[in-house]
Amino acid sequence: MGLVKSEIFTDDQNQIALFAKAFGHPARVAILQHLFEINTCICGDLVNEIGLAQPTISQHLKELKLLGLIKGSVEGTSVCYCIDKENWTAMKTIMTNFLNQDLFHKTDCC
Amino acid sequence: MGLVKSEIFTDDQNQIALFAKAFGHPARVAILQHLFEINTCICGDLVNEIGLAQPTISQHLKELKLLGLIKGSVEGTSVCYCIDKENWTAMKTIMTNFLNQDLFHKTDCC
DNA sequence: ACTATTAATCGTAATATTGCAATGAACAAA
DNA sequence: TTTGTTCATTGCAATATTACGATTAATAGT
Repeated sequence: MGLVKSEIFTDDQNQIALFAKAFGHPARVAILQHLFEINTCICGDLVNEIGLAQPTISQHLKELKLLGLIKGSVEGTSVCYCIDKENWTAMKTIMTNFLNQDLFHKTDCC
Repeated sequence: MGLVKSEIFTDDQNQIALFAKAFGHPARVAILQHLFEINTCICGDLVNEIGLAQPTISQHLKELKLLGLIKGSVEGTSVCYCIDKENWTAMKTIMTNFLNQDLFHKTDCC
């Protein structure tokens, strides 16, 4: 085991879980916050900003990139990473819908 | 390793990551959605609703309870689990702030 | 060409998570 | 008190995640 049974859940549920998992590590939260703060960014910046080794940061960036939340373009010897605004907005719609479930609801039962 | 270095991150970053991790599994997403759908709920319901074994569901419920997102009260032989609306709202504030970072921002760099 | 710089990849150790069978605890009904 | 029901806990196997040293790849500057 240790293997998530994705087959038994809906696409919506799996997608929410995938995005949430990306935010489920403080390093990735910090990376995204930093990318929002300064518009342009390179990996080296992040290694200094956050206290993790360069391969570790690189790995976290890879995951965020795979999900489409950030994009990176090579600039000489460094890489410019930044938020993919369009995909971020799409993700926000999905996550916000999930978080706002309580609005369509009445009272507590217990 | 395999151990998150929480010390090097802010409380805010760690808290966001903790909530996100809870939503980072489709079973927990499904459980929360189901609890919202029907106001009252017992664990047995969830075992039928979701296709996982009873101990597995129980474990996921425990995590959600530990975070304060749900609460459970014993009712005879069954347990009534439901959303903790107050804590859900508090969590929503934190997560929504994180998701809305893009609103305080201008243009793409790349 | 040589060197320095920057970031990705590989390999690996440590820890965490997921899932379930087996068992236990609490209570209701007979 | 015995039996059945419901959920929690324990223990364990399989897999995933995190972190980093070592190395590689790519390019810039000399």
